[in-house]
Amino acid sequence: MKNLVREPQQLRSIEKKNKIIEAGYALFSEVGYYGTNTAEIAKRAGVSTGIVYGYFQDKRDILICVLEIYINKVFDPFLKLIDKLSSPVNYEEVIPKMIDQAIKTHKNNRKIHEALHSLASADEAVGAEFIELEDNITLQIGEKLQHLGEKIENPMEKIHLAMDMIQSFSHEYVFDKHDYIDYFVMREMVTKTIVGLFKN
Amino acid sequence: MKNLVREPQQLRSIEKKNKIIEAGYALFSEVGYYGTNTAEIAKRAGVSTGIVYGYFQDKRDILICVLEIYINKVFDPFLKLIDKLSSPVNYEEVIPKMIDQAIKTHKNNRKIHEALHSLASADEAVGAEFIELEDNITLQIGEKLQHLGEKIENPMEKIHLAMDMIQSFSHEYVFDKHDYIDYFVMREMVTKTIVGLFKN
Amino acid sequence: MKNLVREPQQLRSIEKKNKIIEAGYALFSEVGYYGTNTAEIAKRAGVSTGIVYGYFQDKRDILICVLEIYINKVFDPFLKLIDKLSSPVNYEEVIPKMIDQAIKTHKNNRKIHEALHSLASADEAVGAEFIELEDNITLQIGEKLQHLGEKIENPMEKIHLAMDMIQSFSHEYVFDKHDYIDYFVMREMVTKTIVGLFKN
Amino acid sequence: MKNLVREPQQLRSIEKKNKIIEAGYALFSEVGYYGTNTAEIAKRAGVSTGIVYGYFQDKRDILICVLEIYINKVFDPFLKLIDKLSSPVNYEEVIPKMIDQAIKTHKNNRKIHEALHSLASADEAVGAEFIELEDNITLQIGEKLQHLGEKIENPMEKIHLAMDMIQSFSHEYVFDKHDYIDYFVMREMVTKTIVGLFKN
DNA sequence: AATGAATGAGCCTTCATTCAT
DNA sequence: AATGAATGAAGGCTCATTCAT
Repeated sequence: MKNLVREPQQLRSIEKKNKIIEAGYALFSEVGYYGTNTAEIAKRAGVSTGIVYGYFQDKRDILICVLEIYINKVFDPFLKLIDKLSSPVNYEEVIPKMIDQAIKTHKNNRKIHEALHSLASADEAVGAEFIELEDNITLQIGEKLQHLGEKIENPMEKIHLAMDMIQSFSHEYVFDKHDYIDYFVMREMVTKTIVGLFKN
Repeated sequence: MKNLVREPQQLRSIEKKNKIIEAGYALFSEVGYYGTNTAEIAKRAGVSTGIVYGYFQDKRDILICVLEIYINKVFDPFLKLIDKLSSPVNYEEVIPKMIDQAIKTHKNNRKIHEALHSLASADEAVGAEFIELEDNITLQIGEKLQHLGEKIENPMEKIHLAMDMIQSFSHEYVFDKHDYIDYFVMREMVTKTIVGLFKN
Repeated sequence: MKNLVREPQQLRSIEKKNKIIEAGYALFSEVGYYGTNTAEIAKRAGVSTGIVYGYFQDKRDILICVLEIYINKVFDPFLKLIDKLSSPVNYEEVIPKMIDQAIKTHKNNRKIHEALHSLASADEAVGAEFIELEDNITLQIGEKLQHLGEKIENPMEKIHLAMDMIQSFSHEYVFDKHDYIDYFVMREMVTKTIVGLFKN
Repeated sequence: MKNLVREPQQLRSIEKKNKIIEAGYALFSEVGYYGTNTAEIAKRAGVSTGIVYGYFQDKRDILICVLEIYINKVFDPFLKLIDKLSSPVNYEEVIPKMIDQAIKTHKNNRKIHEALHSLASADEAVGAEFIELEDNITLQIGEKLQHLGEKIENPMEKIHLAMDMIQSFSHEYVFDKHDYIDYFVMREMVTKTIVGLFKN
């Protein structure tokens, strides 16, 4: 009979579980999933190795929890932006805000993003979570626009394309690897292109 | 005393080295870098475990070689497309070709792409190689367009943005995870958007 | 400072201790000593893990208590049979009864018997307890027969041999592993052999 | 893909495998299966921990091999005794020989016998092996007696009962735990009883 | 050059036992 | 007396790398 994982109800326990998730978050960021071992996570969280398995089924379970935290960190600010949309949608105003948000999120979660994303191909659940995140954002925006009475042809495709562009751009912006690129220029370009997409 | 890695000069040796790289390529594709062990690579290549270390410094070294092969597989077809460009550039014709090429490449190398890309964040050299690939494609296209006398404002930014879109789209197209997306529609959208980018 | 093990005087405590022993009994039966962990015992007993160490020195101590219970379950019915013996002993009648009793005991305690017996070799105290059980039965029967005025040459050896046969047979009977054996026939054979032993 | 266990063909390898089995044999004897760890086995065998898993699937696999060795050690001498039987069977002569053999085997393998037997209840394969051993001995004797033209009623039951008695007795004889028993007397008793079984 | 057996550090996980409450 | 969270040593096993041949 397998030990079931404690579902912590007491505050102390929840805090401890969070400590472990944070430690995982930090270490996965720094040295990746495979570069991290459970002993290290425990030490960083200030707990014993044993108790880690009191809160999590196994190492991968920690990963899943870290992922969830990450997903929320990314999703929530977007939700707020979407909520604020009002009719008629002022694309010239809202698109830059979205780009800014994406950049901000990227900046703050740069490394964990990479560490987690890199597991998406090897771990089905992780991959699925990322897909779901994309789906949620796209769907939410789609619903909101419809609700606001915006008449857009092929809205889902447009939204998805726009999100892809924002995603790619903010990634590049944060990593800033190509010195022949003027990211300020590119930013304007992305904005205009997306606005054009929704205005036609 | 460090074992120096043999630089194989004889044909037999070169073939053997390639066999190992191919085995690595196959296995990394199938089960990822961390899911593959060197014994398995050797077996698949039809050589002994020991000799693997005659040709490669370590496991990571195999990865680097696999990466090179992959990079070329992606880069070469693009080079050919670029070479064929002639003045004046017919964007409506050439963009779809590029998209098709990207899709084709993605289809054929789907899994290895994921396996390698997933290491980019943890391994600097791998990351750099991907950056360089992007740079090369962008730069080559830039030079060609200039050479053909195309007058484009902010060409590098446009090219880069276009490549990002093609990249994202072909990825999505091949993986086809979002059932609310009509990828045919999206494809047209991408084409038009990119063409619009270069026509204005 | 060693925790002294509480000798529970209050009824509630005694009941709790018994609950733990019963839980141990059940679990050792089901999955063996090494397949059982103390947390599981506590859970099954409806107590906390900690308090187990209030009543028992360690896991092995539970084992010893379980063993005692088991020993009594085996010994008591035999005692009753022995008590009922009257002069002159009717072996044809009493031997089958003993066999039946042995079978019954075996059936009811099949798994715990195995679990405990399997520890006899590794744990001296457990081994000793089993020896003592055998001794007690043999000695009790010996005394009784003498008291009843039965004239038997080498009574202890005969009794012991008889007990061995009954033991072996009831074990085989319950496990019924050899399909080329007719256990009914064998049963008669054992009875006759033992009766013969005491009649000559 | 699981690493298959090397089936050693070269002499050196076979010797090494045997070394490990012997180490397991010794340690299981001394401290039991659960008291032994793989590192200890490796050390005692003079090899590294890793290579143990080159020859064996896991710790239990070593146990199974030790068991096989043990089974043969027990079975072979009995086979030889059975082979020598000739018509008409002289039970008065052959039974004592069998008892002697059983005692000898027991003496030499006392501890491993206990260690292995103790696992029979928890590990199905181990249990099955012991059953098979009993079956083989009983069946072989049965066939031989029939072949020699001995007319015996219920031969299998008699043989089995006889084997049980020999087994029990030699066990007791070697462990010599009951000081009220004269094992010499008991030995005669067993012999006579068994002979009586086959003569009637 | 080549083999593949051998090494041993390191990893994930379990669990008897203790301790703060 | 009682709880159950926490501890940390120990165990089985893997695998990149080396070495004897």
